[in-house]
Amino acid sequence: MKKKTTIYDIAEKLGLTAATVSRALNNNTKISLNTRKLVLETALEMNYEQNKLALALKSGKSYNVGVIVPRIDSNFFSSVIRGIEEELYPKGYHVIICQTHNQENIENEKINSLVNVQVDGILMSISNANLEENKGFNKLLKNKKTPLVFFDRKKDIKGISSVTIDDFKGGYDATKHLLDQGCNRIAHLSNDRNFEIFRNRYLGYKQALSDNGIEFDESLVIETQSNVLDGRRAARLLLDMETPPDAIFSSSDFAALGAIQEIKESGINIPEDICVVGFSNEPFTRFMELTTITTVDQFPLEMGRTAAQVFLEEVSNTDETKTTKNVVLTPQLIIRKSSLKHKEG
Amino acid sequence: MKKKTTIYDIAEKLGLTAATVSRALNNNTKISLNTRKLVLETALEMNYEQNKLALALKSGKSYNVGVIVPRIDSNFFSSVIRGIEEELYPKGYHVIICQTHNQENIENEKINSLVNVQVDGILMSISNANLEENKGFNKLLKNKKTPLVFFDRKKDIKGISSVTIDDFKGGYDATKHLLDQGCNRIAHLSNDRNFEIFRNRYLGYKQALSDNGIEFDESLVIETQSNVLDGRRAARLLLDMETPPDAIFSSSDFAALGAIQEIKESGINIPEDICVVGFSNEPFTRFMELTTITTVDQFPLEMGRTAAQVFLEEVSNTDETKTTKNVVLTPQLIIRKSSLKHKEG
DNA sequence: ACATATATTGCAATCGATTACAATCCAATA
DNA sequence: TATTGGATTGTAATCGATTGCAATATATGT
Repeated sequence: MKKKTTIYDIAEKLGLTAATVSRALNNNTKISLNTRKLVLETALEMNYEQNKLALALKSGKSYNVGVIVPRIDSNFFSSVIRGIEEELYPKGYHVIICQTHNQENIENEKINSLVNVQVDGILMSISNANLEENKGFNKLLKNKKTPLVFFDRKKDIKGISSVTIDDFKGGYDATKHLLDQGCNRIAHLSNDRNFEIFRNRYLGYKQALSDNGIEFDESLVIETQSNVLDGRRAARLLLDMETPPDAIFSSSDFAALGAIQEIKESGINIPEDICVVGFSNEPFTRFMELTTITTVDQFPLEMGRTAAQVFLEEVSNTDETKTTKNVVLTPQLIIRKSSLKHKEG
Repeated sequence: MKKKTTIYDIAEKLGLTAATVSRALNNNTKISLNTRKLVLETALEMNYEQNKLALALKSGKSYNVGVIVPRIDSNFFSSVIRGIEEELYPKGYHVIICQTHNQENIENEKINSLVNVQVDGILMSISNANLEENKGFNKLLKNKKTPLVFFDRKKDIKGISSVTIDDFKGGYDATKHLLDQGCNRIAHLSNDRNFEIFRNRYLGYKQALSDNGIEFDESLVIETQSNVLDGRRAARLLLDMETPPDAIFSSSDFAALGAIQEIKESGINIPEDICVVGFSNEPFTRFMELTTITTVDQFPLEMGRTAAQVFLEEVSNTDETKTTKNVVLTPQLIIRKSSLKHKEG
């Protein structure tokens, strides 16, 4: 088997034309039953396979979809991608992965690169809070030919669909839960609030406080990266305050873990003295031996699936009926030991 | 911006030929300095971008690489993929992700599908221990046009390159370490040994026993899936033996975790009564609060990078000099509390 | 001024499949 | 028998870029 067989090879063998073969293969226009059968048999026997590149060039559809994420090796993102792949593959699409490492220039570059290889759409979780300033991104927006769907970290841009969770509710529920446990001095470890998701978690936190008659104290909000060490650092700051908090709501599981480590090493008890709630339901929050971590599940698999569905709707639509869909999934608070003071609610 | 500009548009605007434009753009043959400059400027101004699909059709290279894994949402595989993407992207390649969910028929199908979309190569961790019986796989092998690189779960097939870790050594070192801790009745939780990696870990385990004068006891080897529940089940079996083991070497971190849970709940102490060692260095093994888990690091990032490099070598080689490369990385035993009886070695 | 060499550029085929339009064939109808 | 029409199949353009070969233009040497 040297070269792949083409429709021309089949045509030649049968004394037909490539056009006829193509039609027979595609069940399209009226082709005599005989020739169709003949073509199909010969195609099988010659091991014919349609050259998707030629098809892509002709049709302008590559059946490739680009997915851009900050990184792939986190449970959240890889789960979303899993959902995307599972949803798109049966429809004939392949998923191309790109990582940005949270660097704006790389994100820009990868957007360009994906458009350049003619993906039929891009699903992305943004790394750059000021995405509108990106040349590559703007070209994508102007062009409007390639559907774009945000998931999780989105930007509120007119005409762009998105799938997110209700981060406000996530923040609200987490905080409300802590209040219900009797906490009234609740700190918040917040990521960069230029991102909607983190701003919304923060706003949910504030709202829950306000709804329950607790005054917002800005000194209890600490900006924290999403990693263990930074969580430790933030906890240290809090513990060193004159009146430390009696609870911490972290917008990241990793930071929550760091905080828990720091707190325990200071001889302070969780949840008795300080309650902790994380965000994302990373696997390790469930695996902890002593203090399983209360957290907010974001249903990444479903998020991926939904984002894929939104994309599919957009490509199937004609340009006229272009609809924008902003799906908001409902997060779920998962109460575990790190915040549960009273065994029975 | 309705349509993308092509070299024909540029040619027309300049009163030239597409051929000339193409050459000017590619710095290839001798083109007058003037026209080159003119073409480049016009291209820029018209927002020209090379149509990769056309290029792919003409050249037969898609600059896409397929990666097939059982699943993407495990730390090990997503880390490998991260490495692959980081290595290949700068060389102009894009990474297409496919998951098999450990199902042979899906694996078969995805291989076909990737070949069909003309990927320039496939990197895979096999899900089917009897891969040679796969039609799609065999076609791929016969064809020999598309480089294939195995990583982690490989098959020993002549002419196919691979990147793995020395699983034998991993198993040996883990077992030796347990022996050094004074254990002499060491159980082994083993995955399906039809896969080389699990067979080799098992063989390393046996060899270490034999080298240290300990008789191999088949009843101490339990076949276990790579998940927490199955680890619990296996531990239960072991604990219920007349003389339970004093150590467990698990070929999976998840099974090790399950075993640890089951053991602790039985009131048995780790590492005092039973030592446990896992495999893979999943993040949670480090995050445990009381009993951080001893495990074997497989350097997934490096594995991904290396697999990508092997692929790059293969594509750059002419057919004549086809070399097969079987890279074996060295795993590293990471000793933590679950197996460390004596504080100082 | 003429022949030859060299530098640029154009022509046309190619990659493989699709598709509007034209052409052919055979049968049925007037 | 001539004509119309439906059923098949062929012709050729198209998608966008590349490239061997031919053609033109310019320069050089005598």
